[in-house]
Formats: sequence, structure tokens, C-alpha cells
Amino acid sequence: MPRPRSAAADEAILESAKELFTESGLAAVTMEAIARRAGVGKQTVYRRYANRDAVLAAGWLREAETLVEVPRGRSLESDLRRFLERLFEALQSTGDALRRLLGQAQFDDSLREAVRDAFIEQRRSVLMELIERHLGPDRRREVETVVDMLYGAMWYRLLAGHAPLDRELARRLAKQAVRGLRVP
Amino acid sequence: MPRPRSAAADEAILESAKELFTESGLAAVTMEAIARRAGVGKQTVYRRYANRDAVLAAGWLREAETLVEVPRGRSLESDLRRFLERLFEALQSTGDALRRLLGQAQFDDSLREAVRDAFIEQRRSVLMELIERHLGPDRRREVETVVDMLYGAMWYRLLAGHAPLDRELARRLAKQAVRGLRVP
DNA sequence: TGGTTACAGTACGATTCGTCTCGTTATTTT
DNA sequence: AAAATAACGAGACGAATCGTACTGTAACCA
Repeated sequence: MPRPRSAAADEAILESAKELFTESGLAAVTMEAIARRAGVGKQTVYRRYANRDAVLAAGWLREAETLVEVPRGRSLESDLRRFLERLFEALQSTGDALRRLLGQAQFDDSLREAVRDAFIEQRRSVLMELIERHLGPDRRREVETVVDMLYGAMWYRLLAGHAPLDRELARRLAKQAVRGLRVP
Repeated sequence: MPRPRSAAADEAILESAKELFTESGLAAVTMEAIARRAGVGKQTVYRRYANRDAVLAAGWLREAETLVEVPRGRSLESDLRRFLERLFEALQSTGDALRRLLGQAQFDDSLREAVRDAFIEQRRSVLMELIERHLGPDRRREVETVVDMLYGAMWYRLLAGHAPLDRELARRLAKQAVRGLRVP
């Protein structure tokens, strides 16, 4: 009965928001600017998103979907190192969007929840599986701690920016994490 | 020659901004609301801060000043555990302000730099000294990595909120970090 | 005592927000 | 094929907020 919503408008809106943000910063992302650039009525944007933050959140969550392939070698340390290397590599392009996503989430509880459920937990479980494939499932709490330490170090450097996310870091994290788990 | 700026106004402005934020959230913190509650002219606020974000940033940086005392015992692991326990304890009250400070910093490069210089690096060096007191200064790179892992885990849980910052975490972090450094 | 400048208060134009109303168009149902 | 329905692009609108400018008053310094 109704006319369905335009997928082209969906795409144009998110794309415009992202472009505006990367070109001119957060302040430039106004609802009118998004609609104008997308060639879309303002109401068409408001029909999909409640406010500006929701548009940006949607765009950033989409950006965040890129997943890293999980290596399945014989050594935990080298699997871990390769995983982190690929992860850091991917973050070279998406890192800025991601750190802003988590930053924005600090001011919006529902966004924070969405990021946690759709993203943080997702990635935690991937890394936990990688580790438990080598360790067995009996040391869950230790594995959780080491996952906090690894992703923690990643986010910490990403958000604070005091040091780069490079291969050197991947190597050191893998080595010291594995030692911490007492795996010879 | 000039009349000095009122310290009472300084204080009232930051206090009002903080109150508005904690009572009614970010959106309620407008320059006019700050000025009104502080019993101060709007210009008096603008004379001190360029915009709303600057007011909030100043209040949050002030919040962040609390420092944790450094334990100086005989065992690295127990010193580390105690340090983390106290740190997490302090974060029970200031954690929300801090995670929002780092969140806001993702959208303001100069604030991010200020947080990094005045805060992140400050605390990193304290923790590095604690560790190097037990290890000696010859393993700087390893120590840096473990500091990234420890503070990283802290910020990660603080920002993502997937798990609490409790004594259990302090204990596990200390244990696995020390193992990772190969300290018997 | 005189000069300087911050002070509280207010008015102002510019922007942006989110709602609403046009007339049009695409899609589904009858 | 025709009718029904809701999305569409466009833009007008009031409310709210921004940051600046201008009051007259009060506090501080030389």
C-alpha cells in the first residue's frame, strides 16, 4: 500500500553526512546541509533519523562493520600478532571515524549501548575465540582480562593518540599477552 | 591598572556548568543557562571561554586533577594491584566526567592535545616509574607496552562500559601484566 | 582622586533546529 | 487500468541558541 522508502535516499543521506564531516568537521554537519547535499528534503532525513547525532551514529556504525579475518595458525602468539597487525592496518583508514563514534557515545546512552552490543562485544568474542582455540575454554576469566588489555591498548592509543598503532605494537602486545597467559 | 577578573565568577561558572550537566545532561548546558545560574553576565562567560565546549572542558580538566598515591612495597605485583585498586576506586566518582572529557576531545584537536599532555602523559609516567622501580630502566619499551595495556584496559572499560572497574580486575591485570614482563 | 576595566544585564542578527504544509511521484492493491 | 497511499523534494515557520555589542554600575590600581 505505501510507497517504500527510497534506498537511494538512504545511501545519499549517510554519504553526505560522512562527506560533510570529513571535509569540514562536526559543526558543518547540519540537518539542512545533509539534506541539501543529498538532494533530499529535510523531512526525508527526519523520517529516518530523530536528530543529527543519529545520522552520524548510523554512518559511523556502518563504517565500523569492516571485520578482520581471523588467522588460524599453530602458535597463539603469531596468530595474535597477525590479527593485531591486520586490525591496526584497517584502523589506518577507519580509526578516526571509530574514535569519534566512541567519543560521541559518551554523551548518548542509547548510542553507547548500541556501540557496545553491536560492536565491542562482537569483536571481543572474535578475539576470545581466537585465543580459546589455543587454550581451551577453561580459563575464561584470564582470557577476558587479556582481551581487555589488548583491545584496551588499541582504543587507548586510538583515543589519546600518544603513540601510533603499528606493527611494533602488535608484536609487543602479542608477546607480552601470551606470556601473561603462561603459554610457552 | 585594570580590575582583575573575579575569582568568584570563575568558580561560579565552572560550578554551574557542572551542575547543569549532571542534573539535566549535555543539551541543558547552554551559555545562557550557565550565566544565569552563575548569576553572571553572558559576556563574563565569553570573556573567559570561547564557547560552550571550552567551559565544559575546563570543568572536566579540573575534575581530572585528582591523583592517586603510589605504593612503594617490595613486590611489583602487589604494588601494581594496590595502585590499580585505588585508581579504580577514585574513578567510581570521577569516571563519568573523565570518559566524557576524552569523548569530547575526539572532536576538538586542541582539547585532545591538552588532555594528552596534561593528563595522559602525566599518569603514564607515574605508572612507568612505579614499574621501573622494580625492573630497572633497561626495559623501557616493554614497560611502555604494559602501561598501554593497563591504562588501556581501564579506559576501555570506562568508555565502552561492558564490565566494571573493580578489585577483581585490578588483581587480574596486575597478575597478568607482571607475568608478561617475566618477573618471578 | 581619576582612569581603567570587569561586572550584570539586555538587545540584537544570524543559524539551526524540528514541525508542518505544499503539490508531485512511485508503488501497491483492487 | 484506476484508485489508494505514503514517500518524495522543497521550503515556510516559530523556538531556541549562538556570539557580539552596548548599556550604566562597581571595583580596583596608580
